[in-house]
Amino acid sequence: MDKMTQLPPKDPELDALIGYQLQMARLRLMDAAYAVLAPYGISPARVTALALIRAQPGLDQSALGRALSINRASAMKLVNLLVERGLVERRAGRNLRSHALHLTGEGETRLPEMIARLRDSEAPLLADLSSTDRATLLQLLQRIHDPLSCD
Amino acid sequence: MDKMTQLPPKDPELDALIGYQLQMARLRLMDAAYAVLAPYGISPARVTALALIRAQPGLDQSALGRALSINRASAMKLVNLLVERGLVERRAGRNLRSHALHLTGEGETRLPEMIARLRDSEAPLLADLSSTDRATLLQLLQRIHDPLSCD
DNA sequence: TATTGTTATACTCTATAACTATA
DNA sequence: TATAGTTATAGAGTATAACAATA
Repeated sequence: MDKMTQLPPKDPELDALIGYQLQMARLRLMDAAYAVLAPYGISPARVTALALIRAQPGLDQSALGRALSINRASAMKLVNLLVERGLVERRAGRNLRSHALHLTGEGETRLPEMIARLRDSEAPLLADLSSTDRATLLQLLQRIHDPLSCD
Repeated sequence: MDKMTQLPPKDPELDALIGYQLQMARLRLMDAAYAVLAPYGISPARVTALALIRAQPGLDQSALGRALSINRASAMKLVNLLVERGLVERRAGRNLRSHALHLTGEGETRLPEMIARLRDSEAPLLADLSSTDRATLLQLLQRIHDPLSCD
């Protein structure tokens, strides 16, 4: 029996959808990201949360949730996990019903390492792109998710 | 008490990661995609599966799974759902242990509608991009997930 | 031996809904 | 009234492991 090598199917209409290309590119990058973060036992999305907390120390859980496009209950679970890992702490907030989120010393130490690893993990996948291409890609993506930032 | 309007936090290191920008742009596009597909009771990923089956009729479940980067068991559940919806059918395959996947008549009718809706859903988010920008974005994304396609 | 389909089970992430406390 | 946190529960999507049938 001849094996009839099956190339992955391709559909021109599908290929023309930004959402599809975005998803496929993301799958590749995510695989690489999970691999380099394995030693930290943390997902790329968790690193995002840490970076947002660092960028705005004292943020409360609901605001973190909004920044990540997840709801309060999901933000709660996320923060619980980061606290368990010793990367984040809940301090007294600006009023009695909200917490102020801060990185712990451990979090401050680990976050730059994690981000460096993520950057490394992207490199092989971007090898074919010139640095101009990469800058263009970053800018175009940013203009989709954050239209205000096109100054 | 003054309300201290909280802008969403931004981290420069995070913003420089392609994976992060990809994820954020994808969130926006996905929200729009789910909204327009609601009448079909189907997710964007399911539309992808339908398009791949249309592109290569007779595909088996394992090959579909590989094209979607999911495993056999997950591909199984996906196909079950598409069959229940009357969009896909399992026909006799090229041997006795594999099925040949095909769109039903209903599937052939609905798929182009769904893709048209997805295309419409992207338009508002891409409004700020010129058609050159969109082509560039498509091409750059394609070069990440499918390096062979840069001809 | 390797591949395909199948089933059962479990994990991750997220959402909804309801409740408490505070603003 | 509206907001922040919390808890319990449920759903979607995926993975692993095991097995049967076929190549």
